[in-house]
Amino acid sequence: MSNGTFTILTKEGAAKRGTFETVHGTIQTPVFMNVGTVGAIKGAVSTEDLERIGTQVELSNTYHLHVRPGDEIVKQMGGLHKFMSWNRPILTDSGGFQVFSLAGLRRIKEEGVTFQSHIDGHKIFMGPEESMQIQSNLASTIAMAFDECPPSKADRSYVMPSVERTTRWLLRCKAKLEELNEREDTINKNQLLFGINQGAVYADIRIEHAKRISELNLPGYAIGGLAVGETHEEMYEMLEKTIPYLPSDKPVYLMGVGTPANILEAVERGVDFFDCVYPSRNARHAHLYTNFGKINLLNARYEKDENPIEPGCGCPTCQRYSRAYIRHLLKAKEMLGMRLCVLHNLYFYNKLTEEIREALDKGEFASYKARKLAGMQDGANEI
RNA sequence: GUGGCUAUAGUUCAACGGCAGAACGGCGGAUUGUGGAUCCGCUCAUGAGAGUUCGAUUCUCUCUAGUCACC
Repeated sequence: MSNGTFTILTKEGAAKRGTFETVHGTIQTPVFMNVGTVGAIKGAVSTEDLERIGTQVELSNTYHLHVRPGDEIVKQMGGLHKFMSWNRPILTDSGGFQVFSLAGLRRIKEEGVTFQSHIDGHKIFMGPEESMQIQSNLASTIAMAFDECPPSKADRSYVMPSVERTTRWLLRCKAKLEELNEREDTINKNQLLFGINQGAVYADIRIEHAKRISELNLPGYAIGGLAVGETHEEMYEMLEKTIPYLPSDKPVYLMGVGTPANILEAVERGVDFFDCVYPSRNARHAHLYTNFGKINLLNARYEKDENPIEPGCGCPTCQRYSRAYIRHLLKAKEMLGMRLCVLHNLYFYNKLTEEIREALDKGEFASYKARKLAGMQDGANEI
């Protein structure tokens, strides 16, 4: 086994079926990573649950864990794997997205970004070196580069220098992580770094940036700054134009995306890694994914519905509980309601990517995708 | 039993004798590298009866129900 090796097993058009090797195990791609920002999947979901629902990679956030409990504490506890009792791969997001999502609370300079903590308001400085130090302390399997994620509607005159700065930040991330991986007291000396492509919806900026960061020979590359306000068509166009300029033998990670349809479309265009808050956040608000589309379990029509969320679903929730009961739990704001919904949605996403892998193995991705998309037209085939 | 107070949306409360509002709830929608959050639509009411008045949720009386105090 070789850490960071991506092996393409088969291809169908731009779509890839592969394996990505890490010190915490082999990741089968395409993969959907389950988002647990603060080192926990929201909704009282345990790491045992994650094993049951087929989670391959857990994703946590640098900024959030730095603010609480503090990455030094996580390091003292033996790193994030030991701390949260999860021995499979963990990817940590760099905190770069928080530059964007907490825009009201920050100031960007060449050295890095000054944040105001959303917990207690105190000032936090984070740049490439700080982000790498924190992620090294967390000892995740894959660290993400510290980038800036400009809004998709941002003007070229803003995006251009922002992307150039993101490139300089990437060089600093790489140098810092190499240094940290050499250190005696580093928990995971094999920590991998993924670079991030930016450029809003300007194909030429994204292409130039992709070429530039490809020279760094990183083990993986992400596409960031999509699904932040632009149309689906613009997002797909950016993927089609940018991915050919990223290394063909490295995995591509589309950050923060997306709906089941987004995932099918992106796999077709060459994406291998995904993450999204949709399945977990929507679950907490009763929006559940099924093969016949998304349903809102709070709708009155489910009040006396004895069916499981999706008949035939293999998730722990559907083995046992009815829509009517789960709806009652959600109405009563019982934590169990959220939990059961999150388990279903994450299982659905994990199962979706498993089916995608099986279809690619058989060379039947195109027909699988068409069938899946037709089935998921909202409500059209509801049981 | 006597006296006081109250009665407006599913709930808690607003409204000078002149178009009955809010919050929460209910119904539906949004949400893409998560602040268990937030946002957006829609729906729903003057306890019953009589009187004064051009006009009553508002003033008067009776009834009903609740509530407090006193016996």
